[in-house]
Amino acid sequence: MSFEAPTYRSEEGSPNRSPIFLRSVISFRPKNPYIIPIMKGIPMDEHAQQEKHSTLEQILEQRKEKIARIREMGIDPFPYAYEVTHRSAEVADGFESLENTQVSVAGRLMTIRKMGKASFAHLQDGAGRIQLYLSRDDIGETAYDMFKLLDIGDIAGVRGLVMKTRTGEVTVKAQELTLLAKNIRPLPIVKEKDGVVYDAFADKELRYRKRYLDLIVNPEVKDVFVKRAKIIRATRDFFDSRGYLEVETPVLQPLYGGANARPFITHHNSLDMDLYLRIADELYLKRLIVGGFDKVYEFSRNFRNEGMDRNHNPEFTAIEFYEAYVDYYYMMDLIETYFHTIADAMGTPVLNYKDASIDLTLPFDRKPMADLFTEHLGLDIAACSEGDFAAWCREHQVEFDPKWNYGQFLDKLFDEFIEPKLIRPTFVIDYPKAISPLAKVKRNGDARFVERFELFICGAEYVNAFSELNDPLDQRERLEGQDRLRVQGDDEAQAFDEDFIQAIETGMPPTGGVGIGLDRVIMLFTGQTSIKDVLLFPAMRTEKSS
RNA sequence: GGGUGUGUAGCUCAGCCGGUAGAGCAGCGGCCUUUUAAGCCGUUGGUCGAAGGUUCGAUUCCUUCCACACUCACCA
Repeated sequence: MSFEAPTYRSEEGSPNRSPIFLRSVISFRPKNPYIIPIMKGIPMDEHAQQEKHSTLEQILEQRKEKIARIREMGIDPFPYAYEVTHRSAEVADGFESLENTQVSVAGRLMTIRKMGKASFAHLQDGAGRIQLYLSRDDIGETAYDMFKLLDIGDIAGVRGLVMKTRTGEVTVKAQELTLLAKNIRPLPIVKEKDGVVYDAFADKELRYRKRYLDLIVNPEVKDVFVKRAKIIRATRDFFDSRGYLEVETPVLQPLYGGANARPFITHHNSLDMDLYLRIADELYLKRLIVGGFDKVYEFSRNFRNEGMDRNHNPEFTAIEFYEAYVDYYYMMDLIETYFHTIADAMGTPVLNYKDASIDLTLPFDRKPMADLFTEHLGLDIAACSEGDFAAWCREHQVEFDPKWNYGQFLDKLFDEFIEPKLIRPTFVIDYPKAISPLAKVKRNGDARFVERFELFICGAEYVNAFSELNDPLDQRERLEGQDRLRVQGDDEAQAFDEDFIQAIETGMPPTGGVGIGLDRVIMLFTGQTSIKDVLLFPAMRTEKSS
């Protein structure tokens, strides 16, 4: 079953607690330093002259000038490699054993404090920051003269002795300074004292558009993506260790299916045919189950041409996995284990998310959808008709569309009144058949329901799973039904995929299938409330060149 | 799509009831060999998001547009 992006219902508009989000918004567009102005029809020299008036252009010119001056000193401002022996954190953490020994570190200059013939600076590398002490007497006059030309943002390497300053900060006392790459475009200058951040680079638009600056200047951003990588690694280990085969199926599909969503459409020139970017990989993974791979999974980048908000990005990552000979009960156990495993890998058995405390070590609740309706709305859905739902809506002054069928009523009411209340991890089981065209009918029960579960945490959906439908006659009928809806104008109904039906007709074993919204899981484990903050390059409108 | 808000120097922000703009940081020029939001002296830099309108005069008021954020809806 493919994952369908959920909707958060919880409170709060305040995005993040981190200090970098404190300041308000500023504009940058007309003079954005990271966009090279395009001035058609103006010769370069004239162009440069024109732009001399802007500070930014001045800075760019000054720094280009510095590059020239450094070259005149016989120094290559862009050398090819540098031998690094230690990362910043290793020097700081290993001071006891490293004191007075020689190390070489490399990174970006983030602070510079010049005091005449000696200076301090901070170098930032992938592991953190380390202070440098550079004196003319230690590194020589030429190197020191070059140092005076360096700017915040330059990449440099330093070889020197580990020491502590009199304020106790571990510092590399430079014996040798090597410029590794000259910066010409100024960085946002962020300062910090006693944990208070000054002049934070907090404009969300700029941060998303210029993620490289965000990463340089706001180190906590990096942590989120390190955690993201960890979760992906742990997920892959989880499936690999259980004998699942990682597969890759088409992103460009002649028909889109496996979920209800509008697709992106593209065109293949030599085939002269339209193709769709996948909205799910479900139908292909099932073909592989038919083909005899008993356990498969895929990290599937899906594309849905729909609204964007802090829970939806047009492209997002789902993990789908399918296992032959198991049902949705088995998959519920597996999902519970999955969350325990990730929590374990992240060292966070208890999560604090959106003002809720989520203990992932406890068993997850399992509640039939029907029970939740009884509990929250006092509705006995087994006995309800469309008319009964309509009456209930009228009575409770809830807007509804009289054309809704049984399943749609259940879906909408669930969404509105029940989902937001599912804070503790809860498997909601047994969904209406009408909204689950790929799931098997509930065994020994009401034929209007299917064996499907979704996992909710903090009022949001994380997982969607079925006992997969493998009766080809039933499957054909249901997809035909979807296709009729589509033809009638429901542009999110699933298209009819004859080859998929033929695959099912070939014989698919009983199969359990699951889709997990990976971005959601990452949000949960990193405490982020916007999907943009777990995507390195979230979708943004392109900037109009003025 | 609706609502609210924001957009002023490279960055972070002031700018009252209309009189064409300021600060800190960064930059530039000096001084300074254990500083750390280094400090001190001097200094460059702005089509006030865009276009219209009102006005003698608009960063300021009005309209439209653009971008973003938040939010509601739709969509899952």
